Amino acid sequence: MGIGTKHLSKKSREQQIVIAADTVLQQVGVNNFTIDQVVETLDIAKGTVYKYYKSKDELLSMVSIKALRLLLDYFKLTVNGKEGGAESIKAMLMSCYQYAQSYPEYFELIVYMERPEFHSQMDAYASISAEITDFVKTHISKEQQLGTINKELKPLTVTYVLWGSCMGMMNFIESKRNFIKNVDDIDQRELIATYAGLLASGMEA
Amino acid sequence: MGIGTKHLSKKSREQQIVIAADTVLQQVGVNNFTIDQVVETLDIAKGTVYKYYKSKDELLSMVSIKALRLLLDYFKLTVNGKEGGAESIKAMLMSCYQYAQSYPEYFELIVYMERPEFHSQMDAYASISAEITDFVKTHISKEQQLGTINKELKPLTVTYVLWGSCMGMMNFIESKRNFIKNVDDIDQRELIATYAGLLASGMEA
Amino acid sequence: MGIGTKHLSKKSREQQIVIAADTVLQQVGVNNFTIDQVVETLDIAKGTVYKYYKSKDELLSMVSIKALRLLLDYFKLTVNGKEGGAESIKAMLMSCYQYAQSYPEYFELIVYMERPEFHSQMDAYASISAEITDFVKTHISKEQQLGTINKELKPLTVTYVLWGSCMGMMNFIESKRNFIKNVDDIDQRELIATYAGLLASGMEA
Amino acid sequence: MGIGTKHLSKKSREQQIVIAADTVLQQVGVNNFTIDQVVETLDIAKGTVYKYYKSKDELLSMVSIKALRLLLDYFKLTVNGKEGGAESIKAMLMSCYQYAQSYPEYFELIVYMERPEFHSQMDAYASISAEITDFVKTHISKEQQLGTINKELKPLTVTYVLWGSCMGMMNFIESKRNFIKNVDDIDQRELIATYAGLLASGMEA
DNA sequence: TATGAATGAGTGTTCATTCAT
DNA sequence: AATGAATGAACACTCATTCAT
Repeated sequence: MGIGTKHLSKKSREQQIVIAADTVLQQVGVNNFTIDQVVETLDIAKGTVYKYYKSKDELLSMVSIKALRLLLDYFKLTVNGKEGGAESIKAMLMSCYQYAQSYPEYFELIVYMERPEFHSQMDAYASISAEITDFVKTHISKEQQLGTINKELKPLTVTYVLWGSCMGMMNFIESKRNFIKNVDDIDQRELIATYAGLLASGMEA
Repeated sequence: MGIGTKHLSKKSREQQIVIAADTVLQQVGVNNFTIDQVVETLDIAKGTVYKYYKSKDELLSMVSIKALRLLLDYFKLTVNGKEGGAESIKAMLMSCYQYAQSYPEYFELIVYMERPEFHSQMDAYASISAEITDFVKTHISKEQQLGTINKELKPLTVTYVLWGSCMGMMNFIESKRNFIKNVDDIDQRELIATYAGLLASGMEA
Repeated sequence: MGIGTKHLSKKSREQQIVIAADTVLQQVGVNNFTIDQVVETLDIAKGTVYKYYKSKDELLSMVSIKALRLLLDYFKLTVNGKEGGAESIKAMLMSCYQYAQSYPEYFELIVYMERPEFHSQMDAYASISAEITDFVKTHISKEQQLGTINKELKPLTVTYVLWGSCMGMMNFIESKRNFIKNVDDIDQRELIATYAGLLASGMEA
Repeated sequence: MGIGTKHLSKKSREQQIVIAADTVLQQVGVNNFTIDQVVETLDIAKGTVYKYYKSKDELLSMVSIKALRLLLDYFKLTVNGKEGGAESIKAMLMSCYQYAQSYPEYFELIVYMERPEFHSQMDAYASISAEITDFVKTHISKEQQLGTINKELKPLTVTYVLWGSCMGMMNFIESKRNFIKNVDDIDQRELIATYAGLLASGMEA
């Protein structure tokens, strides 16, 4: 038993567990993530984890908040202070690619959280997810008012389109590493750039 | 042991097993699919299945061939005899949505087969997968020659963009059934139509 | 579920499992040993066994520690307080025979543990194994200093010779029970005595 | 189905199967040997193998005849035309080591055949085994008459001692590759030479 | 609040042997 | 004599979750 780790404040304990879960995630990925590893990392009892988080998935959803927050930062950095227009849409999609490359485990986690089989409520995840949605939606609205994006498009709809298709593209790139041999003819970056370009130009006013 | 099912011809048995696997798939989905269920469905010995298919995943890959072939049919039906242009691209994407709605378990299976973790060769899957890729690629080339699609786009690249992003959109729609409550504000059909429209118009010459 | 067996202390449980494994071993032998039998014997959950021992082989290695420790005791009893010389070497080899007769399952287990296919670390086994090696080596050195054993022989080398050849002899005796019918012409005891005598006299100073 | 392989004479078929079994053995070793592989190698039906050999082990015992015959050749080559005496005993043991190094799969097979668990009769194996026994026994008798080997030793007993202990030594060398780290301090050849030397000198008149 | 031992259903895979044709 | 499809028992190992202390 670790020294000095007993009886932390509720909040400290929560954070401690999430940080440990994050550590484990980075080491083994979502698909090999186990509560046992978290417990071993912290040297606390398994029951303690379940005191704070109802299930493994709820704990993972807490980690995914960090992941999504980081992604939101990527989006903000991409959009702020830059010229807007459809070009900014393309830039956001590219930054999503960059994110997936830099934090593959986080990306994998997000994919995991987005799976239909995910029955639980996962309010926390939903909340930050909504924040991202809002950010993108707002950005689109703004651009529409500036006249750079087609005003007939519903911002929320477009946001979902961007999110869904982008996740799919990232996933495709990952999986094709093993499957299609001649995928190398096409540079990953070129692929994602083409994707982003098509979507962006399709949105132009 | 069922009567009259012994000593089928090799081909019959192969088909029988794949059909049973398909049946099981429709009932429980990929993620709960087990060889035991297939065996129980047919009332044959487990070893028999492994005589014909080396592993669970190889068997699933045989089922996925049916799934992909069906999807290819959807694409062909959509494209043939219709006016072409970017409009035909949109139609293909919409037909993909239709497919995912009609055969959710098949769609789920395809997603499963596309996972990076899928190490095995799965030649059969790769083959039909390539067939679909070819079909789409050829269609795009044709349209480019007709002047309806931007000639600067590489057909293969675009094909991958369509496939990856489309899979992502289907996935998104599926997952949002459980997650975001207010996704209902947006009609699924509207969402996919917007996605397809954006991409298609982005590809116009 | 057995009553009163829940929540033993960690050490108790460990011992309990090893004892049960030992029991199973005595009943069916190494080659038919299964975790399921251990679990059934104790009426505990399978997972419990795997909480304490990473694998079937690790559990077996714990049992083999008992087996080897017992063998070491045989050696010690044989050597201590007796006249030394090459005669003591012969006595050790004979005691090894006695051991194999008295604990055939243990002997079989040791053979199992010595197999090249045994990849895992099995530190525990290696440790007690080394202890035996040391004991014999030390005994040989001592006798060499007393001038009863040929000083040109390397103690460690001789130890390995004794171990390897002795294991072979035990094995031979076991196997010939089934194979060569007329082995009975030769008394087992005579056989092992001859073996031990030859080796011992070969080692004399 | 291979062409021209149907309806061979009984003897030809028997030989053909044993040769195929030998081939498989060399490729995968006893522990991974399966009837399926033999059948695949020959492209004949499984049932055919069982027509000629009652069990997998009986087939293996036929292969082991080749293995033992080869070993007997090694012994004969070692003994014939050389100076005799205890020295020839040492030479035989060394040639056994050489054999195990040159034909590890054969050696492994012999070990397999010698296991106590081997219930079947395996007459064929017993027969060639007896031939080797006889050869060694005769050699020992001869040397005893020449006065180089202690006449009080029973030739058959000594033969068994040589066989059993030698098998054990070979086995030991194999297994220690993985287990005892410092076994490298001792050269394999030195180990076996020491063993052979001890036994041989113990037998001297 | 924290513990942590215990649970136990779940599953993919192997292969020697049989027997109806 | 040859076939070869079918058998089916066997087994190691996982891990999210619970609950008595």
